[in-house]
Amino acid sequence: MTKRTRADEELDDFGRFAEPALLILISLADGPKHGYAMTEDIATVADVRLGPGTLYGALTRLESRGLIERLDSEDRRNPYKLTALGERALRARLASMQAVARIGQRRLAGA
Amino acid sequence: MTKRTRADEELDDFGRFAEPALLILISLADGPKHGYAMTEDIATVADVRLGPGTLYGALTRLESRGLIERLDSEDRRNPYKLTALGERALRARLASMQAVARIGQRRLAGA
DNA sequence: CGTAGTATTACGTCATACGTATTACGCAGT
DNA sequence: ACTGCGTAATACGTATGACGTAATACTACG
Repeated sequence: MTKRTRADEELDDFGRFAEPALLILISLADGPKHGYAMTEDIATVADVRLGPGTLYGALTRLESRGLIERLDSEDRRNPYKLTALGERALRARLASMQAVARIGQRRLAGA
Repeated sequence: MTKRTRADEELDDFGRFAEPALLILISLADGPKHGYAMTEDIATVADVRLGPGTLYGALTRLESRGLIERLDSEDRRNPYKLTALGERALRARLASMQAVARIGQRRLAGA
């Protein structure tokens, strides 16, 4: 269960943003999903629970930017899928994230 | 020179945030620096130019959270250094960033 | 038939990113 | 000496977007 201490919480508290948009794109990289399913998926893989306000807000913005696309469905669920642009954007973003992370780690290790 | 096309710009444009706070911590991981020096350092390593509003705003917030510390100086420059907490926070953050990036890339590759 | 889980919409607020303008200092060149 | 440029920081303003909370509705289960 590894109880989280106060200090632990402060650690990832800087930069208040869990970057919902990124997490959503990653979730959709696995295949089309509707909102609620993304929440669950993201909670599983990234240990971050996006509230509805965060989730659906980000979905709307991503759609209007053409990074994701709404599929039509029979029931009340709204599935989305990654567009080609979204996939490229995600790829680029992940690459630059890794580059930055690597630089940071090298520096922490004491270059 | 590799001219950036419109599409290129759109690529990393989602998620308006370059995460200045993170970049600042990374910059300080290299050793104490004053604001302007960070701007230059960050521009070099991450290819992101933080405007003064972004930079000094983020610095103030990071200081009030105890992640960085202001050193005193003779001249008009304000040098900062990473605190122990800041270092741990950065380490944690970079690790989780890498984890997320790896998951995303695995998915994009088509698991 | 009420309660719990699924799924979304519709607010509101607040942090913070980011732009722009302004100030000020020191130094090189003319 | 003044001009201009690079350094360095402050002080605004705006607005995007993260995040919380509440409300809605449908389904299924006992």
